[in-house]
Amino acid sequence: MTKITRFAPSPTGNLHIGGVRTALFNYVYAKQNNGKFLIRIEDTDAERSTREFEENIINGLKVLDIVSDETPIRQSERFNEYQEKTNEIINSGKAYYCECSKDRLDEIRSLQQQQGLKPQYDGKCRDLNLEKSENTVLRLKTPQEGASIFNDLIRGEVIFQNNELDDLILVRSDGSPTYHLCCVIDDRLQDITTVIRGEDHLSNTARQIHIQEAFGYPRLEYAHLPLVLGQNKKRLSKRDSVSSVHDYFDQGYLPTSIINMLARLGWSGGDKEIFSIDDLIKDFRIQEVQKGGAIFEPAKLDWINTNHLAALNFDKFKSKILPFLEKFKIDITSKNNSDDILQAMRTSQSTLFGIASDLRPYFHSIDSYDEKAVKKFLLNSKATLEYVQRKLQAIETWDEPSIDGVLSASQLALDLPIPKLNQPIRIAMTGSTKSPSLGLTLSLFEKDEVIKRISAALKYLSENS
RNA sequence: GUCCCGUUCGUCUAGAGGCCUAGGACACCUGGUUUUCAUCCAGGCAACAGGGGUUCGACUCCCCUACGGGAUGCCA
Repeated sequence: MTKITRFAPSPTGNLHIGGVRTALFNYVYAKQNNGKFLIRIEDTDAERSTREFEENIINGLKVLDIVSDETPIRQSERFNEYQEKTNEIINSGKAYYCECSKDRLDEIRSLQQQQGLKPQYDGKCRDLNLEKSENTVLRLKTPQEGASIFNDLIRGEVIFQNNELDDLILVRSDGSPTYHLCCVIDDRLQDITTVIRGEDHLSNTARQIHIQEAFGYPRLEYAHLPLVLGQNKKRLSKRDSVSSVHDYFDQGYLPTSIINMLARLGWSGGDKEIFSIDDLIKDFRIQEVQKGGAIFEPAKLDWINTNHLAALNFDKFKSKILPFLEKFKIDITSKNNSDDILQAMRTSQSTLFGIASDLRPYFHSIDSYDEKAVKKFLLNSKATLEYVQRKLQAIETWDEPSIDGVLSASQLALDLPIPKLNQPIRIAMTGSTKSPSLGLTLSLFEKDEVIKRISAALKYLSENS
């Protein structure tokens, strides 16, 4: 059967990791069933919704290749539809106007809580047949007996006693429709078959079923995803340091890595750890997702990103790292062996940002040396640097084998442990003790540049010892 | 408080009554490769929340407790 799913964010914050996962599972489920994936902007909260957030969300998903099969609709632009449906439900007698003030509502709630009861509207206006006025809200006449039962693809049968749910508000006193109303109407109007959303909506499902029944709409298929938790075991929220997926993009995580990580969070298809969205469409089963919340661990993302980065062919890698090089003002056209440098350095770190950062010494002059490295290796290495500089200077064919030859000959001649010889040179060239093998590292520079940097290190030594 | 949902190594998970001496992955630790770093390879540490049942047998089924999360809005 063809499935139609939707991702229905409210644009009251940036697209965060949890939202991406919901969107992803909706997308994958639709694609597995020859269906459609839709994005619907639930911006009925005029106070908090912004176009900036809306763009952040849609663009973020686009980068991840999660694209709506139809132009996303905005609930704030569909008030006519809701109005029409609202009239329908009023005429059917399944909703009523309520004039209770917020103060009274607050009062009964705290009273109920004191008595150990579930706080809920007491139905004072339910049978008063009030007319609409400035201060009235429209409430649904929720069945007071019986239970609402639905089958959740992940959890199985879920039961809510109807007396646990109060008469929820469908239309606010300012005339605007609420989330629950719009959601049910749009799901119907868009022929949604399957609702995949966060666990925080579990009790909303019972409420929405009541609205569906008031309208005579058919039941939908539901799957409530466990929440993505932060290190504190609480759900990831906007308060967490890294909340927007865009932050992950900026740090140089590949979109494919983020998808991989999120899918693996709460689901596993055997022992396979590294996979693409196409693999997911092939292997993912919504029924297999874990029921408990999952803590998101950044270290695993690093490892996944390392793998996805390694799987890129060179041209692809190059195009991916380009924007990050720009951040460090690295111009790869400034050198004719840029590709060799990139190739040598592409595994240096687990993110594109990190790699780009490590690339700096190969394109810019060094402005400082790593302090620890200086103390451990550079100090007292004057004679070594001078000797090797002289030997390197004498090389006629500047390539890796010749350089390696000079380095090992020097090591023999000076009778030094290898690090004592190599590290000072490495520091002179890159500012730190980390780089590819020294012969390769040196061959990535022009001979003159190597001589110059060793001179600079010697100058530094004479000034600092 | 009340209702709902959940609970296997630090983390993500495998496990659908005997295949479990509980498997894999990340992280961590130890070696090896690499002249450093990263990569790679080998090995190691480490979990069924607790208590009752049911059963010849329970990580797997049932109940209770504990703990965690969610909901309880004229937010979505």
